This record gives sequence, C-alpha cells and structure tokens, in this order.
Amino acid sequence: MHDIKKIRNNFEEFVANLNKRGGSINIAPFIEMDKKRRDIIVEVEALKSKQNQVSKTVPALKKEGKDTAPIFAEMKELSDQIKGFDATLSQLEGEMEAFLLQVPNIPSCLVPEGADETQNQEVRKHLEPTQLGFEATPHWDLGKNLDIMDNETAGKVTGSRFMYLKGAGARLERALINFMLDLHVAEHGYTEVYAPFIAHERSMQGTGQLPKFKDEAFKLEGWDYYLIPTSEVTVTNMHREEILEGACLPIKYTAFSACFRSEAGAAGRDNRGLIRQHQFNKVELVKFAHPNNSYDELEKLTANAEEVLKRLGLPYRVVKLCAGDLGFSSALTYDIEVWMPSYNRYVEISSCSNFEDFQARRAGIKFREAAGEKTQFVHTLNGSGLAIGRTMAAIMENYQNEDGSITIPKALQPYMGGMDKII
RNA sequence: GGAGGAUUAGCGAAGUGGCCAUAACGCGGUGGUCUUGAAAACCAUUUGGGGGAAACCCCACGGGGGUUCGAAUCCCUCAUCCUCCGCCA
Repeated sequence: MHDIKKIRNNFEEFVANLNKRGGSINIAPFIEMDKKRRDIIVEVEALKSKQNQVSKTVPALKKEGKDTAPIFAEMKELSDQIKGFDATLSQLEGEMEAFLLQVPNIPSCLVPEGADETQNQEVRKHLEPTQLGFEATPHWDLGKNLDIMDNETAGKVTGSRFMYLKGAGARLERALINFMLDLHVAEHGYTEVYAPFIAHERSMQGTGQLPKFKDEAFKLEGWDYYLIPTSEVTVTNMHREEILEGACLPIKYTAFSACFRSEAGAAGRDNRGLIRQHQFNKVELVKFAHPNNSYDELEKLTANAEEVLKRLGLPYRVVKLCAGDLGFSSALTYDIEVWMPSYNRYVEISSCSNFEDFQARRAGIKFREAAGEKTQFVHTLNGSGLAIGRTMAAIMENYQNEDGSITIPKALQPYMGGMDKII
C-alpha cells in the first residue's frame, strides 16, 4: 500500500518508478477519485459541524420548555443529507482501497533494471558447484530407491504434489527444522515463534498475498480463512494495528511452519520431487526494523539464511533480483540459490526481501521513536531460512554417493541421532 | 456447541439517550518547582486517524451495521476474554 499523499504530490515520479517493474499503470482515475473524495469530505464535515452545534443547544432549549419540533425537522433533513454523503464517501474510499491494493511496491533505487530473471545480478558465490565424479541421480530417484520418499502413496491419499517421507527421510526433515531454528535462535538472536497455519483475509492482505494472488492460495470453504502460503503472513501480522516502541527495534522472529500453495500454472518441468509441492515446510526469518537501517538489516538477514547453507556445506550463490523479477510487495530482494547437481544449475532456496513500509501500511504496523514523538510505519523484512524440502533435496543430491547412499552433513549428524549416512 | 457476564487512554476504572471524550477519579510516563542529590509533596503535561493554506473542523468508547434530531449508553451482528455446562487430543 502506498501513501496517498505521495502519489498525489509526485505522481509522475511515482508512475515512472512503478513502471520500472515492466507494467504500465494508469494512475489518473485514482487521482480523480482522490480529488472527489476530498471535496466530499469538506462538504460533509461542514454539515456535521452544523449538526453538532445545533445538538449542543437542544438540552438548553428543552429546559426552557421551547418547542423543538421545527429544529428536529430541519435536523432530520440535515441528517439524511449527511448519511447520503457518508454512503458516497465510503463507497468511493472502498474503490480507492481496491485500486491501491492492486498496486505493487516501488523498487528500491538499489534494484537493477531488467525485465526478467535473466537480468538478475549475481552478488556472491560460496563454494564451487559439487563435482560428484559420476552422473548425478535426481533426489526423487534417490529417495525412492532408499525408501525414504513416497509420492505414490501421497497421490493415493491426497493427490499430486504431495509427499510422504519415511524413516530417515522423515527424520531428516525434522532434523533440518530443528537445526535451522536452533541456529537462528541461539546464534543469530531471533525469537522463536510458532504461529497458526491459517490466517484470515485481512492478514493475507496485510502482507500482500491478497487480493492480487487469490489463485495462489488455498481458501477454506465457508470461511474467510486461508491456508498460509508462508509464515510471513502470520508472523508479520502479529503486530498488525499496533504501535511498537522504537527502542524495541529491530524485532526478530524465526518461525517454522507448513506452507500451502496452489501453484496454479506452475505445471511441467523442474517441478518433480520436493521442489514444488502444494505443502512444504519452511523456517522463516521476519524482522520489524527502523526505516533508517532496514537495508543493513536485510544484509544481516540474508547472511543469517546463508549461514545455514554454509554449515551444511552446500554450494550456493546470492542474486539480486532485477525490477522485472521483483515480487509484488518487495522493494529489494536477494534470492539465495543452491546448487542442484541433477539440474546442473542453481535453484532458489530462499528469498530475502525488504518491503520498506509497504506491508506496514497495509497491516497498520507503526512505531514511536520516543515518548511524545509522532508515529511512523516500520519497515518489514523477511526471508526463508530456509525452505526445508528444497534443502533436503539439495543435501540428497550434493551428498549422494555412487552406491546411491547419502552422507549426512556433519552439522546435521547430532540431529539425526548420530547417523552419518542413509543407506 | 449452549447459558450468563465483560470489552472506555500505557494500566485500573467512572459514565445507562444531549450539560461525558483535549474521557471524572486513581496508578504509571514526561517536563518543572523544591532539594547537595534523590524520595516525598506540589504544578503542568500525556490517544490515534482524516480534511484544511491557516484559523480550525470532522471521525473513533472491541470491529461492523441499525434505531434516533442526537448513541459510550438502545437494537442486530462479529471478534476476543471470564464463569458455568457439553464435547474432546
């Protein structure tokens, strides 16, 4: 959500910045609605002021025993007029909100120009791509052969794009969750949160999943509830409609959750195995930061997510998304991509973004620098730290042995009850 | 799921149709007086949003709707909390 005043006062600059994303937005109807809205407000408030003035004199008139009927008749007319204006106004404001909710965030000045992911910029790289010395087996084949992954049973019980994990596979999922949460809590200073997997419509709107991406979300029939596509929704909205104390910032949360995505239109190649599921687990990092240092906080958050891959010894690179590839709510995003041997390329495993005040405006998350100061919107940030399923896939593929077994990375062995290999 | 009660500022709380929302009263916060300093006492100050060039005006008593000339107050509805009952991991 954008500041109406900002749009009103610099709308050419606003449109130019927005169009860096590749669209072309027509803001003129909005400017017209805004003008009309303010005209109506001036008119209706004058009427309300009169209504208040007259109402104040009523008790005195009654006390004096005067006849109030003519005044009431006149006031009835005024009251009806006010109701008419208020109805027009609320409809207009509804239209304006509906318009604004569809407008994506402005890319930060740090975002490179570009139309699509081919123009994203590689920022840094850790480790060289794994040299197995034999042909890489995709993780879904490894998983099936080791009897730790079973998508056929999932198909029987639920449907496609779901997965059963068994034995060491299920254990590995749990180990990764605990390993990541422990790292972020004990070493990176995040507060662990366990949040609902379902959120109402306004929360989904608060973080920007709605109204534009309705098709991506699973809605509960008969309810205004959605399965969360990421715990970003339930964690960021923890502080919706709140005024935080400036001294508390930055607030840092880490949360494990299942995530649910319809993945509408994402059929086809590169989606097998654990890469693109309707349900997957994720450990999320969320920050509420002071506007002055939110970009430093983004660097730290990204480094915190990278640390997971470093400890697991997985090769990765960090790319800065160009304007055309930037998510709807984001002002700047770093994607972390892990090396996937069977793909012979990097695959996204985390997306770390600064939303500046875009989500904060939608969700009403403010802070006060100090007592007596004006309130301002916080900057919100988040990133995966990391997606569990894709991390498991990356471990299976990068740590596979020629005999089809999988070595467990050292850092995970304590979480696997000392197991060092899945055979 | 059923019955009853509650929701007012940072906290507690008064207010049951107009004279009560810059919201009584108490606590807390901030500034000051006094003091070597502190405490105490005293004085002042302390919600958020919108419109307007400004003066100033409008809105908000858990959310939304209604009745009324006028709603914190009456009605409907939703949410949350408390008590009891039912059910349950």
